[in-house]
Amino acid sequence: MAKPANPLRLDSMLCFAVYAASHAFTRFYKPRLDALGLTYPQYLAFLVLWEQDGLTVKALGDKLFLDSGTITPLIKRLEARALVRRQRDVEDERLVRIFLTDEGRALREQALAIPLQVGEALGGDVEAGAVMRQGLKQLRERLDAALE
Amino acid sequence: MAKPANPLRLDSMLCFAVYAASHAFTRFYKPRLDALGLTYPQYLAFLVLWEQDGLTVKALGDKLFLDSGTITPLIKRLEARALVRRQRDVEDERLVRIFLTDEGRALREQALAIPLQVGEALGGDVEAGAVMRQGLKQLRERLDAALE
DNA sequence: CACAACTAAATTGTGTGCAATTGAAAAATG
DNA sequence: CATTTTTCAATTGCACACAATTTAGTTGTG
Repeated sequence: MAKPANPLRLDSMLCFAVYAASHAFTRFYKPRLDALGLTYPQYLAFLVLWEQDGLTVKALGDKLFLDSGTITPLIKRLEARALVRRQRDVEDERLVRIFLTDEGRALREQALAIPLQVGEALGGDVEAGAVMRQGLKQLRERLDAALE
Repeated sequence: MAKPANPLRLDSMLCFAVYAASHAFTRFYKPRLDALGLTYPQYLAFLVLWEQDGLTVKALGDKLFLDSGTITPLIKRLEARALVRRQRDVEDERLVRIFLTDEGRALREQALAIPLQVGEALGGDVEAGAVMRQGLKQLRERLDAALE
């Protein structure tokens, strides 16, 4: 009498809820980031670089969970627009360090408005957001730990 | 005396937690889906098609929150491998309907193992997963509602 | 019926993501 | 200290995502 309870139902999948929410964030950010001339991954890179200048490609990738195949071309596009500068480390010539230019640093002022708009869109429940963020972090850690 | 409390700190961002968790899911699924010869977005498409055959490109896109620019080439790759069949609707020739082939339908058996592995990796707390899924759905709806 | 407005799918162009490989440089090893 | 191993950044190839446009077909309007 009970219904078959499809174990492959899209709407029951946590993975899809995460996937769809991630795209929704990208869509939400799009018009805001267009004003800064940045894509969402580029914005993430700036979040890191505004906190700490002179990181290597590797270090930036570790923070964003991206590899050099993604970081290198992304940073090169920012360099072409003079928002960052790339420089080989003289101590260890394998390393390329990424520095903000004055223009890149100046972008931060305009970016400050964005988190406020996110908070507004989400109804301003900071506590619920923090709980969800923590849950997602644990989720990520468990998935990465189970990669064999 | 209090520290400045950077409002642009990466680790405080809900958007990044979602973004990173989404990629972690893709990484987790990769070896499992390689066994079926599917990418993660292709797997999502099959989740929908296994539930309901003969959907249009538009209807599939609505369920996955993707547009024809993503769906069309994805489905064409599946068609090239004879996992699905595309067919113009005779009533309305603007529509292209997507049907599973026997091979495409047969893939479902192998896919059944995957949700079990996810459950295992996440410690089997089904209740917590459902709560997070619901929270992410609400998050997505609020972000989409705030797109102006 | 004519014609404007709309809708669906496909196409084009740009920017990720990531696996796999390459080449250079540094570290580890015997 | 010479050779192997490891590490880092870059490159290549493939598959998304999505904005913007195009083409074709349908609907709405006078």
